[in-house]
Amino acid sequence: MPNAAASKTAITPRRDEDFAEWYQQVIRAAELAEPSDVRGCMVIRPWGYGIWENMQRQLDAMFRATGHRNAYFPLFIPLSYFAKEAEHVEGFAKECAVVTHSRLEVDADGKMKPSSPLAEPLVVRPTSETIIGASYAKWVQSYRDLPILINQWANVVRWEMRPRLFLRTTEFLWQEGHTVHESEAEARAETLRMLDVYETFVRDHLAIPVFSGEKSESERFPGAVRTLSIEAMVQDRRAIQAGTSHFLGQNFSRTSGIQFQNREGKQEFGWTTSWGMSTRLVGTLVMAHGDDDGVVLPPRIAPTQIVILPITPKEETRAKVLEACDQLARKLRASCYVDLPIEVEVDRRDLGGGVKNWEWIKKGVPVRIEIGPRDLEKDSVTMSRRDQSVKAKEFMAMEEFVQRASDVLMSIQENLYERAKKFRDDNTRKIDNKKDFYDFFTPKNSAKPEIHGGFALADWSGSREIEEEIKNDLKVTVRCIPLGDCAQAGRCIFTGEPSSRRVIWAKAY
RNA sequence: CGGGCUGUGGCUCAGCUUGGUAGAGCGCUGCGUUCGGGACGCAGAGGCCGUGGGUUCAAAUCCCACCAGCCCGACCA
Repeated sequence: MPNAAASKTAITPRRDEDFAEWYQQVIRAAELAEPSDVRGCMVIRPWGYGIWENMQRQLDAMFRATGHRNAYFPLFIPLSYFAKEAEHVEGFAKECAVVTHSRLEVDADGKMKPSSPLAEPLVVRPTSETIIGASYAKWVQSYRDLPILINQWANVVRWEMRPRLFLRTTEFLWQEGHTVHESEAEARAETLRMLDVYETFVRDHLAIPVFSGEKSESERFPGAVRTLSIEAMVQDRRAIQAGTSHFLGQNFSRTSGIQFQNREGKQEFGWTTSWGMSTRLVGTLVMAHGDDDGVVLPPRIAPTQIVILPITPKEETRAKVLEACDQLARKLRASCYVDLPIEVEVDRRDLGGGVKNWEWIKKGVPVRIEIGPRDLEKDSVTMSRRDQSVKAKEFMAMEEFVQRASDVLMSIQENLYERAKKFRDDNTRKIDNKKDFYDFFTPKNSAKPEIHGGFALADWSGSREIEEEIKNDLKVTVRCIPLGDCAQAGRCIFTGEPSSRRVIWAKAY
C-alpha cells in the first residue's frame, strides 16, 4: 500500500476537513503549547516559547531602532485608576480579573479561604494605559520632557469566554508601547510609524502579508480616538488582527493628569498613543503557513533553523557519523543568516530515524539534514526543505551545503511569503453588490461549512447599522478601512449611499 | 451568562441501559529482531472511574448537588 502511505498526513484531520481541529492538533503535535488546568490559560512549551522569544528579540530591536526604550509597570491596577476613562472601563469591565483579598486562612472545615479584604480592589491589568499614565503624569512637566517613548513586555489577563490556544487565552504575553507627545500631529505620526513597524515585522520576519488600515468606530479600542490595525488572512480565509496601534488623543492624559507647559508657556494635556502585539502571532503563524504535516516555520523566526539527523544504522560507523554531524553544526554556526549565526541542532536522541524525522516535520523546522555512512563516504549530505514535499531530498557536498545554507533559508523565507501572498490575493475580491457579497460569505454546505469567503473589498457608507446587520447575518465585519490616498469614491453596495472608498470585510478570529 | 454534550491510566475511548474482581488501542519502560526511517515480537509499569453526599449487603454503573471541559450563541487581541 505505498500510495496510502504516501498520502498519509502527519496531522489528522486535514485542514480542509476541520480547520479548527487541525489547528489544535498541530499545536499539540509540534509541542508549541498545551491547555493547563487553569481555566483558559495555556502552558507555552519550549518550542512555542522559542518562537515567541525570537519575535520578542526581533521586534524589540525594531522598537529600539525607532527610539523606544523598555520599562516595566505594575501588574495590579487600582480600581480607581482603571475607572477614570469611561469608555475604557466599559470596554474592559466584563473581562477583568479582580484581586480583592490579600491572604488565606484555614476555615472550620480545614479549607483555605481568602481573608483580609483590600481597601481598594486591584484589577489585574488587561492593558496598562491607566497605570502607566499615572507614572507619566509625574514624569512630564515641560514640553522638554517629551516625547516619552516606552515599551513594556508583559503578561495581561482578559477573562474571555471562549479561549483557544494562542488566539485567545485568559492570560497572554504581549508588548505594549505607550508614548506621550507634545502635539497631536506628532502622536498621530507615531501611531502610523508603529503600524508600519508591525507591518514590516510581520511581512519580513513572519512572511505574512497584511492589509493595514483604520478600524471602524465599532471596533475601536475603548477610549481611543483612532485605532489602526494590520489584518492577516489565514488558511481558512478568515482574518486575524495581527497588531494594533492607537491614537488616544488627550483622552487618557486628561484622566491621568499628564500635563505639561508647552512652548507657548501654557498648560496642555499630552497626546498619547499605545500599540501592541501578542502571542496571538504564534497562532497566526501556525494558521498562515502550516500544512497537513504540521507547523511550517519561516526561517527568521524558527528556534532551530537547521536540524541535523545522524543516520546510524551500523554500530561501527556511529561515532564517525556523529562526529561529522558535530563538525557540520560547528561550521554552520560559524556562518550567518540575516546577520545572526545560524541556529543548528544535532538530534542525537536514541530514537528511530523515521520518528525523529517526523517530529521535526511536525515542528516545522525549515531545513533537515541527514548524514549517514553513505554520505560520509562521499562527504555529502541529504537535505530536505520544509516548504517542499516531505519526501523531496536534495544531495550535495557537505562544503557546498555550508556555502548555500544561508541562501536556502532565504529562499524558504521568500517562498513562504510568496505562497501566503498568493493565497491572500487569490481569496481577496472586489465585490460590487449585496447579492455577490452574501454569496461570497455563505457556505454551500450549511450543515458542515466548507472553507469559504475571504477578504471582500466593497464600498460602504460608514453606517453603523449596516455594519451591525452584516455582522448578524453573516458574522462578517469591517476588518479595516485602508489608509492612503488611492481611494476611489463609489457607492455603498448595501445602501447606495456615497462611499469614499472600498473597505475590507471578512470573518474574523 | 443562556442552550446542548462530556468527565474512566499520559492520550483517544469502551464498560453504565440490566449495580457484583477496572478494560482496549496508542503512548511509556525493558529485552530481542529490524532500521537511510514514523517497523515488529515478547514481557512489564501505570487508575481513590471529576468532587461531595445519598440509595444498597455491594456503586464507574442508580439518585441529588457541585466542579471542570467541549460545542453553539452574546464578548474579545
